[in-house]
Amino acid sequence: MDAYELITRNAAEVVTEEELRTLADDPDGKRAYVGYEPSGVLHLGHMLTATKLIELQEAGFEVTVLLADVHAYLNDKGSFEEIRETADRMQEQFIAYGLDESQTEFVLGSEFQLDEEYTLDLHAAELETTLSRAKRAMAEIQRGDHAKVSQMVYPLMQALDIEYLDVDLAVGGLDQRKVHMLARETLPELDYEVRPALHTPIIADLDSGVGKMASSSGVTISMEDSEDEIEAKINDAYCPPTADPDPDGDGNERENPVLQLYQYHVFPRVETVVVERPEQYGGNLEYDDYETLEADLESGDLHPMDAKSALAAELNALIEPGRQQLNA
RNA sequence: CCGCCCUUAGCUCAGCCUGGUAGAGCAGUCGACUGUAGAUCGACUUGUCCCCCGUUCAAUUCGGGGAGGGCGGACCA
Repeated sequence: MDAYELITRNAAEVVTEEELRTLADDPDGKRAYVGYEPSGVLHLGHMLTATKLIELQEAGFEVTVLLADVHAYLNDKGSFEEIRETADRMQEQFIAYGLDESQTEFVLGSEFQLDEEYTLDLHAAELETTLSRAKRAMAEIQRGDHAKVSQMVYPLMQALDIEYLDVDLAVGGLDQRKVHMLARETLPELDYEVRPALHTPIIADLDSGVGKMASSSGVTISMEDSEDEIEAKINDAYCPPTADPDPDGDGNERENPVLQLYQYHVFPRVETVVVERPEQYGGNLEYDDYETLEADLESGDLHPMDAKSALAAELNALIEPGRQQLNA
């Protein structure tokens, strides 16, 4: 697998392909970052971008994880004190999940976002941005129906972070794309350089396959879950025997979240998946890549129930180090 | 600063005018059917009715006060 392929593997979107190819030509020492609002316990959403960071490290990138305490504060996630406490725990869990400690720099947003120069740049960015544009950028991120002024500042700070952390690539889930597009427009206004962005897919809601697996509502899987809980959640997941389910009764597009978890969480981290299966149904199966597993589910050679139990085992193995760290 | 509206189940809301401790849809739980889930049937659960004071035999309901949220107006020398 060449560098470009590794870097863009499983990406939902890359902006722009040309800019990323340039980075891939000489990835050593290039810098990438993801920002997270500290939430204490890592869930699959965090782990999806973390997996991408691990792949970037394999490609030679230096990785910065922004523990965005100021952003969390602006998004009404609690007091600074509370937020910083959870940031510490989160950092430990990222390392437990597999981010290489020697190649990863953890930065607290408040370490630089309150500096005078940053603040003046922020005001400059505010001057360049209409309220409706900022609101649009925040639509996927904000909590609550009614946007606060703090939430209008939030995406502008993300734009500045790209400059102030001196990164070559901004990484995030697809829900960050409007913020990154705003950043690409805003940075040049302040005479800063535009950086490319890479977006990971968003895993569908486990129960329905519709929309995104939200941590706030519905079922999510985190390092806090016990093995039994994960088994139960995966077993309850929506899983028709196809990768491309029909829309639901309301015409909403549906995905197969079980396959998505294999594709985006398991196979990037695991060489071979063994599906244990009773002799009655044909005995064990082994998969070296996602495509074969998907094809077997599609053809009926792999029953969803067997796919689920193997998935639960794989997820449990991936989460185990973090779980131990959490219980330490 | 002024005015209006909202606050009831996890969510969206009805009920209040004409007081008797509450209902729908969705969600959820459990069964049946599928070797998973979903779909489809069948059953079931859910509440400090925002807080305080008052009237009353009795207040979610009426009156007063307060808190939180939303919307608008005014001011623009």
